[in-house]
Amino acid sequence: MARILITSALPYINGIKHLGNLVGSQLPSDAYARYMRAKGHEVMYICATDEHGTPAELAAAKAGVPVSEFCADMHVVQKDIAEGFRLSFDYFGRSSSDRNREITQHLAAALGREGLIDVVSEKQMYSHADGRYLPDRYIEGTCPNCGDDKARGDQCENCTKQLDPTDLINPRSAISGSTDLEVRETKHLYLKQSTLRDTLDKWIDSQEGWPILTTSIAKKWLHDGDGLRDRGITRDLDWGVPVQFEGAPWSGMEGKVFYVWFDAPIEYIAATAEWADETGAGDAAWERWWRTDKGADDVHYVQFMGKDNVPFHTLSFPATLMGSAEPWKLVDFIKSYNWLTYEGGKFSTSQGRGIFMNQALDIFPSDYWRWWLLSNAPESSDSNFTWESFQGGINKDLADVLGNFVSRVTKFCRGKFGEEVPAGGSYGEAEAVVTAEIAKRLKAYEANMEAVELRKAAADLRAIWASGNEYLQAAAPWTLFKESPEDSAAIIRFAFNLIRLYGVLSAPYIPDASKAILAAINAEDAAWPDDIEAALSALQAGHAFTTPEVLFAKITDDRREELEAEFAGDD
RNA sequence: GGGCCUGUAGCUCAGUUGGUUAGAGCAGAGCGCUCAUAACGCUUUUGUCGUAGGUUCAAGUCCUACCGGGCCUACCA
Repeated sequence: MARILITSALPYINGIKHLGNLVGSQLPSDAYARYMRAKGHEVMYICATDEHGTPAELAAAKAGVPVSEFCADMHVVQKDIAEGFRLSFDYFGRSSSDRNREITQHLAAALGREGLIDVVSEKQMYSHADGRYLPDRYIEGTCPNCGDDKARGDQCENCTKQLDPTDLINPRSAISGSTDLEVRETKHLYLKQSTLRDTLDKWIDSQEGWPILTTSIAKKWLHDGDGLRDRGITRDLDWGVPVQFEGAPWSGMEGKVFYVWFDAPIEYIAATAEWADETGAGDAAWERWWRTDKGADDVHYVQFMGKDNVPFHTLSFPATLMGSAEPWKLVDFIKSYNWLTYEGGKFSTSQGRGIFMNQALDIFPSDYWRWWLLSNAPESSDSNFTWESFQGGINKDLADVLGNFVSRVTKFCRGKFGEEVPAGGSYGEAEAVVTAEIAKRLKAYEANMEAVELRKAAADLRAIWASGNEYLQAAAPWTLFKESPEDSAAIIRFAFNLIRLYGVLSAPYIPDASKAILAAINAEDAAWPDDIEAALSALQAGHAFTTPEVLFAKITDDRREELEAEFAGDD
């Protein structure tokens, strides 16, 4: 038994996330966590809301509530939605927690002691009308290069030229439109990542089997131009972890907070501590996951994220932990995802294109979404959501291949033998063939799960389901029943054992359906199979069952067209 | 501009360190079955593996150039 630490990238607090966010970290990490638990490993699966930063403050202002209240409310909303999708976090924390403040400050102080923090004086735009400093992106103006009047302070979207806010002609606040801006001198802490460049480079090189997407992004940042640059880790904001605190090795940083990207990954650690606090498990309980001097040495740590998150997880966060010179557990495997597109285009909040997590749950059961998204996860390149593909996947895979298999077996049995697993007859060649087939597929399924290839593993799982239909068709118990009910009974008995096995194996992908299947056949034993033959004889003659209702209702063409229209967006 | 990824059957994708007749699912066609959510099974059509060169006994797989699609480029998170 291994100990597996799993973290999903933190969803940002400013609104409800769409399906692209879901498939890029939370969903695959959940399937992985469920699989690892089923295999008997000790799992700690952590996620949290990422609550700091300018967008959170602005969203709160727009909603007309204090930012702390806004975050508290949105945290509950996101937590409920996560439960709706059956995301099985051991703890869903908040980056605004006391624990995160404590650990973030602790790590910053350690970095300071190690000489990895610089105090840098820089110029920032201050907006009088907004009463705040504005990040470069929140300043708009006319591009000095191409004359586009919607250029942002970091880059002109039109001509792609990199800009400095002071380059803009007629700069204005992107929030209020105010031109009452002032360049102010302000001090910030910088993490001297450049010092750790070689260490990080070697560390990345020593990793095996990481997705190309992960390593290529990390390498780009390490080697592009002058190499890895130092990074500002503080901001002039109100909401966040205070930079000036008791024991801080710097002074004069009152009123500033750590940059959201500094404290967000630390929340993985802090959320584990929050879990220990809430369960009363004590500090040792979380430290054994995170401190290699306190038991975390044998932990296998896997992170899940969209590709936008990769630089922070491959470089900044490891630099923070390594640089502290304390024995923190570093990540062992970074799984990164490409984007999910919607009907060939981008998901767009502003244009109302695409599907948000709350809407999705209103339309179909979570298993539908889980299955389609995971079996089409953007693992090798971007993948595209279309209602047609969704309909096809659900109807074919879930309704026809799996659902109908359960249905045809249970209904046939009820009609011919009654609602208990029938006795009589014996197994022969056909059972041996399908058992061998499933054993082979299961091996592939497990190998792909271990390798965090969720899309491929889904195809293996589907093949396992399909083998049941092949078996049934070849064995034809309905024909045999006429001359030899006993032999027919043996086939049905075996088919019931397939159903049970499917219930067990499907749980990482479709937990609700899995539960429904196992409940219908009254299966007490839902353990992951070690021995496939033993697993296929768990249900004995006389075992009572109930015939389930339709497990997966099909999506009709009319319904699909309705949804296509409903989600087409404004334009 | 620089970098990365990607281009394989009508569609979505697999193709391990280059090695015999290039695979799966969906869609299409034919046959079979009739227990089942008109579900299932079997058989089957289609490919100059983006284009042009090159390396090699041998290339979808390696190299170069070009064409198409996407992403990243450090103050959104």
